[in-house]
Amino acid sequence: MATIYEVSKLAGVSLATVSRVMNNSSRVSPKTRQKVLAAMQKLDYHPNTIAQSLASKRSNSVGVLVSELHGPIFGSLVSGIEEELTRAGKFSIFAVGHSDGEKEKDGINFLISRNCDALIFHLEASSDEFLLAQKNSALPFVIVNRLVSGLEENCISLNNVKGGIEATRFLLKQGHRDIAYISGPLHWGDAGQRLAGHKTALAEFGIPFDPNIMVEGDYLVQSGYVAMKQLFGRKAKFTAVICANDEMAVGAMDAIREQGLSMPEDISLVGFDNVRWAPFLSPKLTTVNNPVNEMGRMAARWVLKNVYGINDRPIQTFFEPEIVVRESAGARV
Amino acid sequence: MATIYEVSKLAGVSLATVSRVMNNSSRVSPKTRQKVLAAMQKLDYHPNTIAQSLASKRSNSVGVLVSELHGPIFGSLVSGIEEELTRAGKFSIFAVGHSDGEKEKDGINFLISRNCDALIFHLEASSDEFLLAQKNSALPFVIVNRLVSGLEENCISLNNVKGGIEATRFLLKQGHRDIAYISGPLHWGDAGQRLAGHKTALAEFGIPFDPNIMVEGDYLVQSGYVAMKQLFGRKAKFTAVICANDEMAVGAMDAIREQGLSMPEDISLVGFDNVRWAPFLSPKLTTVNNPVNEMGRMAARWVLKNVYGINDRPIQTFFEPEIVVRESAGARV
DNA sequence: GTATAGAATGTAACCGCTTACATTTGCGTT
DNA sequence: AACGCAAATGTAAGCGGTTACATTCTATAC
Repeated sequence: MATIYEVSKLAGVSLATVSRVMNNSSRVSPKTRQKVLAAMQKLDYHPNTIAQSLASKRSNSVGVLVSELHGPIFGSLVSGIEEELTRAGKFSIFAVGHSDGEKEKDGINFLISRNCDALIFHLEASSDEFLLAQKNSALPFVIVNRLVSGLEENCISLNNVKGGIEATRFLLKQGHRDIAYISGPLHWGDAGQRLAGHKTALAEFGIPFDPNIMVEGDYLVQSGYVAMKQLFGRKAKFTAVICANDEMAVGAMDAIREQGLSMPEDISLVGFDNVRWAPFLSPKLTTVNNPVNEMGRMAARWVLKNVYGINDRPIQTFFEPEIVVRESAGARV
Repeated sequence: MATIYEVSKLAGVSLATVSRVMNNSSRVSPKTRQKVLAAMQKLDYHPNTIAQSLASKRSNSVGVLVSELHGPIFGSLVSGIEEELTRAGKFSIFAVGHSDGEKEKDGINFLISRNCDALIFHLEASSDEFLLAQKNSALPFVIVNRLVSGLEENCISLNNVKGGIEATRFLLKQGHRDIAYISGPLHWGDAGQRLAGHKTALAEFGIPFDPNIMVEGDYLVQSGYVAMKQLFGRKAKFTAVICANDEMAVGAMDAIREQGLSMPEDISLVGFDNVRWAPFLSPKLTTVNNPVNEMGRMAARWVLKNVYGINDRPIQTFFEPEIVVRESAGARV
């Protein structure tokens, strides 16, 4: 790779001038700019971004720490962030936290040591206190999919309570009164919020929450299957089931079919997340939309605005989920 | 952030010594090593990887260029690479090519400018010639999911022909004789290879290939639906359909159901890729496994071995796909 | 006690770029 | 023609590390 030095030699100017035309900052006379540009072209020069960021103490790149790189939720999030950042000419550096406290810290250190200009977090294991403490660190950051009190301006989040309400309300309006609930791990914020929404909607209709038709799962397919089996085993009466995410809903579907029941005739099923393959299921899954791609984009724009001063597109920090009605849930017969 | 300078001050040694204990290379006396370690701890020192890689001209990080960051295939690939690299203490830097020639080149330049020690490519738009030309560039690289002749040792690939054969053979063995085929875009290598496999298997059984029951799609859901409709429109006779990927299979499923037909009774359906949600479909999709996560891991190990000299795990460069039988395809009635 | 090899440590150049500051150039005035 | 000033360009000191080479210890042998 050619260096700035070779370019300056070829163009017959100093290093500083070459640097100037690269950053097209301080005025350079059109004539020399041309000479330099020509030299760059001729040498197929590409600036060494490592050296740039060491010297300038900024890197045009933002660090992104997510729990996973794959899967319908994280994949979508990551893509949203990447696209928006790339569009603005910034780079994304990813680190993976695997929902593990230590790995999340390692990831953050990695990103910091890469001279990132800002950080975008999707953290699951780290506590609110830890996040609050980061506030004082030099690097600006945004938190996606979580609302930390005291850090409201730094959060892009989803109204999970409303999501829970929407799902339950929809079923209530369809005439269901006995609605089973398969929850996510309650020690995670969103699972608790979704359940709270469920209870709220129930209360609205004057229906008491029955713990006997609720099971706590772990957000994975298998656990939806197991939970559904448990529900059947309890011989409790219910005409509809809400799953706190689509993964578990798919497991529940299997169990329902195994039971010889059909959806939505015998039982109505509602999921949460509106994962890409939700409409591929049969019956097509009615679910609550989780605009995770949009949230990723917003996190990126937050950084673009607050760190780079690029503010050409609107930013939304709080999202209201809506139910998307498909086939898996219907009127109570 | 503390710098190496502050550490050296606090420990009462020179920069070089601190650097030495970091890279625990040249022997340092246990006593001074302790002093330095203590100083690092006290200052919560984390080396600036940017500076390290500028100075050392290596970065402990490998560049990964993929077409997309999300989706069942790419997500899986990217995760496999990342996990394997992280396990070995190396970092991954991602760039996205979006199946666009220009963007792929930009991505490569970005990665090069980040001082990556090696590159992992999943390229779709770039030509074989381009890849061949890279061979002379200083940076070692591996190509995933593509077999470029002249670059065999640098490729991790899938036997797509065999995949096509397996899918078709399976149906033939089930008694099917009129097998429709919905292909991927034929200008892409894998789509052509899968189709070639299909034809080969047909020939084995002495059955002529009938272009009237084949449609070229674009690998997206919608195109599977459209292709299936076309097939029905042609009034051609067929008892089974192979889709060159699971995405299109899901679209085809919809069209089949709309036609009032059921699987596998009226029509057998086989997909390709064994995407994560293939078993969630109903009927559960019979498909050809595409071990893309494994291939990603192997690409990572290739780099670990050939670039970093870490060779503790086996490497497989050529993969033979196998059919995974589920419910969507059965015996011809 | 002295010579000496090898280990431990230090010195300083350098990686490729940015940028504060210094110097030169060009141009309008008088 | 001489002057002044702003614009253009150059100089050189970092950014935070690595590493070749030089120097200083330390321990052993005589």
